[in-house]
Amino acid sequence: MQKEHNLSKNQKIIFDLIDKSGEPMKAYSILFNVQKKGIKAPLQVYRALDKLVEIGKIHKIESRNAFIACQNSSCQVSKATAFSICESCENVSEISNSKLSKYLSNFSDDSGMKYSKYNLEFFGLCKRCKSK
Amino acid sequence: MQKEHNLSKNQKIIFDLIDKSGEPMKAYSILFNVQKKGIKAPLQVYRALDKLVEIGKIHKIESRNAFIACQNSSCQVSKATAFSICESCENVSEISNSKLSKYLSNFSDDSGMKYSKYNLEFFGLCKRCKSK
DNA sequence: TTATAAATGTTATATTATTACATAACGTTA
DNA sequence: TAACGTTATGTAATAATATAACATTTATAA
Repeated sequence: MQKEHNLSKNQKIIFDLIDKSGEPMKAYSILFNVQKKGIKAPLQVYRALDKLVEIGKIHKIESRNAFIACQNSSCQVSKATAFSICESCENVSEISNSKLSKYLSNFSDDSGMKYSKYNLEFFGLCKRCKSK
Repeated sequence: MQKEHNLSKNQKIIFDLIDKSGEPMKAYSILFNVQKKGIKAPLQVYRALDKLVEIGKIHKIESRNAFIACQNSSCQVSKATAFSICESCENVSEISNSKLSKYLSNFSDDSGMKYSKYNLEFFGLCKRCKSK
């Protein structure tokens, strides 16, 4: 069961922008795009991004300092994320593979550490770029 | 077989510092620490870091913007990296688990994408922090 | 030795992210 | 509804991370 989060005004503006773009967006590009809606300062953007990440509506692509809308409807929380990133065209997509997520969520080693979260980024060339 | 890389002067200074510290170091902290050795500008640090990452002597912890020496002697290149990160004390260690690396190196999905590299970061509480 | 690539030095600047402080809106419950 | 705590907002300043551009030097190898 998925908790319904009522997004605040700024959160909604910023989520809609990222969601519509369909690709990773950088914070200052988001800022530029929402200035006409009254969001003027970086902090307003970062606060909304923090909250959206926290509730799992978006994810941060760490290697790119960019944010993408969650493409996985059943993903409440950003606890287990995996992405494929094309190093040529920079296309990013979320991997939802239940075997992979099961494998990683259950992973443990001899360090005695309990893993509660992971983020995985795969790199390579996408179909289109490979065939060039 | 491991290729021997002859590090340049700056690369050696910076690698030695990171290696001795045994923990992730941030670029500007590195800069501060090597100023007495004549390295004065951020770019000098970033160039050495780039090279060291490229040849696999260090890895970047993407979620922390920090760099750690490779703890795995057989790791020539940063193609397949996995780390465990304690969210309380920020201790980071490299996971070298052949099952895991085999699983991820061979991972493929239906996207038609050929993955040549990955980076995985696990988060949780380390033994010490858990018992507090 | 010569030419080519790799590394260095230096200045300036771009990009990403947070601190600090003040105010407003929202949700609960007395 | 009044009072309270929590969450969100607004604004300015600044900190932290990273790169561009250009000149020069050092190492490598043909």
